[in-house]
Amino acid sequence: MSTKVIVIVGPTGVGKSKTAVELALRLNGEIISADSMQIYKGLDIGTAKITQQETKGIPHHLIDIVEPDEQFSVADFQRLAIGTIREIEARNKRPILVGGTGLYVSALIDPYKFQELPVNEERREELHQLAQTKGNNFVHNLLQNIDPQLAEKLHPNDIRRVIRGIEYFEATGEKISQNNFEIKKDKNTEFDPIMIGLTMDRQSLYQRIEQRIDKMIEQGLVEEVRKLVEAGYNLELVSLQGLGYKEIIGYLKQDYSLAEAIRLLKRNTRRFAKRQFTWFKRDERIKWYEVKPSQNEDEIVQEIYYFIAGLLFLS
RNA sequence: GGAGAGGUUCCCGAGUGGCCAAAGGGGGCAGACUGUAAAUCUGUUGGCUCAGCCUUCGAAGGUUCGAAUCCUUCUCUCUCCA
Repeated sequence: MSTKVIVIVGPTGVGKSKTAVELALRLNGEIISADSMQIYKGLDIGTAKITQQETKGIPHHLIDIVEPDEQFSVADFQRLAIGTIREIEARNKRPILVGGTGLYVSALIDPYKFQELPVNEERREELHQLAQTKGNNFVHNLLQNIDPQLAEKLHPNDIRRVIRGIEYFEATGEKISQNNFEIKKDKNTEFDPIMIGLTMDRQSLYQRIEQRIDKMIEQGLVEEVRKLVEAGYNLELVSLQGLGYKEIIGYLKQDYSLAEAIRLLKRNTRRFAKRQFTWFKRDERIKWYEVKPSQNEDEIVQEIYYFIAGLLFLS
């Protein structure tokens, strides 16, 4: 029997973390973060990482698990998260997956197959070179020959995915498009997700996002970033491309003023939230709850709790 | 008061008689998403009964088969001189 996993998704700033804690308290749960930036140590304020106090004693997993300069990918996440869920189960606790990184969530609840072998960096580099010299269309044509369905869907400029498609085929002899087909066909993996989506009207959400960013600045985001820069980390690191980091780095490098950095950060975060909406919107398994800014927060938690409890205990 | 520069679609900014509903950028909106995913990529951005039509380039007139582009007046902004 597949494990029931509660999954809470939604755009940044909508209140996932808090809601998850409240649900965990009621459901004897432990939380697994599906967040591609909170995995990094030292990136606290900018990633809106939950504080010790805010956890209310609920264990949180997959936060602060790598250094900012360590490689980490969705494949690592998949592996670690599966292991974590197993451990939580063994403790007779309820796993609750919470996060805004759509791909990470998908990697757990959809049958994404990541290869056992690590990525072939050389081959990838080679293909990138090819794109440089002969153009994106040339590489896209290569994909066209081996996985036409995938090529059909990808724009030639979407070079990363085009290359990934080629790479995948070369390493496994299978087509990504075939695997995608399987994902659509049988959605069940070893986990049976109960998916809750938190949403909010655009205007209110954007307002909340901006307020949260102002607060991050007050809490010392600039200092946090300065520390990372002074620690000598390569500024091109994936971790430092996160929202709040790349913008403040620009300010510290004196490319623009702090006010401009904040403006960019707000804009980029709004865009990010929109992309999260786009990602989650298409997942029909999600049961959506609209958070109203004026609403008593307990109310919605209670509502969600009843819904989940119904599925867990009455089935 | 005098001389000059200029007012372009949400913003900035090209465009100097037809190929202009108007380049490019910004911003907005929408979408995609398998090892960088808070990343990356794409589309769209006057209106409509949408292969056509209507309204738009400060305003009003005029020239012309035809104007954002030429002429006149008005109006506003900026720079310089007084």
